[in-house]
Amino acid sequence: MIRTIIVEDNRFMMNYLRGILREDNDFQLEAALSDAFLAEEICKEQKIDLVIMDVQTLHNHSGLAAGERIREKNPATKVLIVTSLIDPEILSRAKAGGADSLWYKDHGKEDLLDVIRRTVAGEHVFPDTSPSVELKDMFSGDISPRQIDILRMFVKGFTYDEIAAEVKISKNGVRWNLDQIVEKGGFANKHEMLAAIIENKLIVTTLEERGE
Amino acid sequence: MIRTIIVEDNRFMMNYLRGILREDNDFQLEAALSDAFLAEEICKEQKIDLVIMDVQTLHNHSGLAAGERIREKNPATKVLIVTSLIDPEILSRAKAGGADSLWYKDHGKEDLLDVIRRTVAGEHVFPDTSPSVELKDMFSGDISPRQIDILRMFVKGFTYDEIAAEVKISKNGVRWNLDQIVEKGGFANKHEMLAAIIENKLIVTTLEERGE
DNA sequence: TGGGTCACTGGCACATGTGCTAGTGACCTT
DNA sequence: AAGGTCACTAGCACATGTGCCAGTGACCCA
Repeated sequence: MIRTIIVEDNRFMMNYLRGILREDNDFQLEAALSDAFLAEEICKEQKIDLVIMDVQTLHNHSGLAAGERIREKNPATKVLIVTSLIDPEILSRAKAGGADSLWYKDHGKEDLLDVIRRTVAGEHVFPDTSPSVELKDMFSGDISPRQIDILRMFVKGFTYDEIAAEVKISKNGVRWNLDQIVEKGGFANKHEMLAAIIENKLIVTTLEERGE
Repeated sequence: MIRTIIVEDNRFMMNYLRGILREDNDFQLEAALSDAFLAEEICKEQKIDLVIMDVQTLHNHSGLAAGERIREKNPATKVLIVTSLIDPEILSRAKAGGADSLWYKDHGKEDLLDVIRRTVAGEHVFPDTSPSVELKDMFSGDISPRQIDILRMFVKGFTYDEIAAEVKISKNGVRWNLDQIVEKGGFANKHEMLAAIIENKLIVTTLEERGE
């Protein structure tokens, strides 16, 4: 029995991870948390074999940092970092911080189980650095920094008025720019552009940024 | 010099592919098309070494079928299928249809160049079957088929009225269902849910379906 | 038989997005 | 100096989405 805890603040992802562990009888889920800091407490109190930890959790707590501290105090506990962001920086930070393994969440169920088993067996598993596509690669070169700002906010779900206030142009200026961007990218409409950008993970839409 | 044509109807992706080829002096781009059927004509008229072909192109033409025919008539021409959809079905169809290689478009620039070079050298390169995550895995089990239909249409960008007409309930019924779905998935709002679904490629948003 | 929940329907007020048109000042060209 | 393009601003009409609330018939449960 592998005593496991999952730390993941996106319930969507949490459901998925739990489902995968449930399919396999080797795992005993000791706790399912949404805050990395709480995981440290649990690891002090109980003997945990495996911590499956999101890169960033509730209250912006860093799963990488928490994982680092857990490993320091509990050398027998394995830490598997999971992330949806394919980012070389995260990969190198995870390696430097002594995480045992790292898994990109779009790599499929079987792959995760494989990574988990190898991690528990003492192996370190990291994906190949796959440098991600960049936003500007997708447009025919001529997209201005201001337009990138506007696009970023748009994809993250800000309204025209919010973007206008931030970029300090009028609402219609935002509209105009967005129309230009759609045209330059060769998209039929904003919806298609949005899907393409999110699908290619060119802009991270996870919500840590809306300072409300 | 590798005489190459690109067949891709999404200009976004086309820009990206052209950019990659431009960085390398070995390639001569003979044509950039958006319709797979036209590619067959070009391969008849010119000697082409490599066809980089999207799975589905303009007018719903199948890149897989076109690639198959091109290889039949021009055994010297290599066909590399590119796709954004991580789908075992596409993979097996590509293999069965005699495509030389297949590349998932989120696997990065360097990877693509590597796959291209190996393909031109006569190798066959296919990614590991990474079975994709399924929609229902993401919700706590209890999502009805009707709700999946509604969600599918919503993600593809249909309006409430359009969905209502299709599913044969009222506009407010659609709203109610969508709110339920957001709740069951543990999302803060529809925008967050949309991003998560597209990011995980749980629903394909490419537009071949809007029968207009 | 009455009560409660579920899966809606209907509607109002308001927010936000979209299509379109007209105008403006900065800057560039000839 | 005149004309044109660029990157907007302003505003109207309309479409679509959202928050909210009240109601209803089908079904289960006691």
